[in-house]
Amino acid sequence: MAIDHLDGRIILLLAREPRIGVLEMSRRLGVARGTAQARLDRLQSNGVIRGFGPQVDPAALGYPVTAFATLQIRQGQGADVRAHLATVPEVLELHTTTGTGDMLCRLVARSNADLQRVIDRVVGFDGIVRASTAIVMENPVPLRIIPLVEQASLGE
Amino acid sequence: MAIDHLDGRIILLLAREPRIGVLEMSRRLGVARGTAQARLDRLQSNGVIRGFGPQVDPAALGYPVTAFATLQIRQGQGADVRAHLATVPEVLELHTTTGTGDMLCRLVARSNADLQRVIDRVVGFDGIVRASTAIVMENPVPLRIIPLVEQASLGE
DNA sequence: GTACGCCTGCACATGTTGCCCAGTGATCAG
DNA sequence: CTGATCACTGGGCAACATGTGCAGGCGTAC
Repeated sequence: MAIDHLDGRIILLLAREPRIGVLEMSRRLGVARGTAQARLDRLQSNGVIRGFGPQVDPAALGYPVTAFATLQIRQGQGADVRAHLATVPEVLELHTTTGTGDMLCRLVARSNADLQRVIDRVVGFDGIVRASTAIVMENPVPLRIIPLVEQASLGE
Repeated sequence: MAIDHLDGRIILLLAREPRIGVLEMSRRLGVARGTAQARLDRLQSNGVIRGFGPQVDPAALGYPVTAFATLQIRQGQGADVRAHLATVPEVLELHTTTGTGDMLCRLVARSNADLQRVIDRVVGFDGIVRASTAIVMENPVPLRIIPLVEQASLGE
């Protein structure tokens, strides 16, 4: 479950140069190819590395506007709302949370005007009582994992 | 900038089987290898595909708790706060937003108790006036891009 | 009609993968 | 101490993929 230092280096290396092969990886790490391969396999079957899917930039796809919407759900409608939101392509992510809202979702849109359409589509559903939206202006820290990997592979 | 149907199929294919090679890809798509290669190169230099970094699961690293914190910042302290948050490994993502809060950040922690430590570290900084945190219970829609790619590659 | 971009199909040298093996050193139970 | 297990090394092999280059077809824009 926890990862050791070599695992950490593997992940960092892959993060920096994702298209690297196992052989090149083993050379950089100074271990035998079999070792690198075994470690990588283990990380994947452990679920530490979930995959190597392409990281697609919504902005480059024509969706430069990101927003977060906090939703309040009518009692007992959670499952319906989840199913509804899953059908909206502009909903990139959905969490159920504690706190003032019941759900938090990440949206994208083609423009601020288009965001209105997306929000209408998201909110135009019976189980949603209230929604409050925050439009993202800047993204000073894009989704990252490397500092955490470093932390995890040092401490353990 | 916009992507066509073939680009869309390339991304979908890569999302499903990320470790696929260009040759295999061209076979599946029914195009020449050079074409697949050229398209892939273009998608990457366009920035549509930002990379193929490993998708690491924080839970598998020992950080099973996720939370979102909304921060209110003292006027003019934005840059300092951003720099501060960038140094905290448990801050996976940071956005500046319109709306009630000024910033929204995604946090992870080793446990609910550990979340307190993380929040203290995040909030224990002069420019932050107020923070409200929502702990994630479930994640019915994990970060996804495929429906959007489908939409974008059909419509254009 | 001509230049251009995009695609096809082919070829080559080189590098990589998946798979096999034998051997070493550390750890641990009996 | 003995034997078992495990992770790692280092090597070898056939099959396959990659980067690259090139000639030619086809539709579009001007």
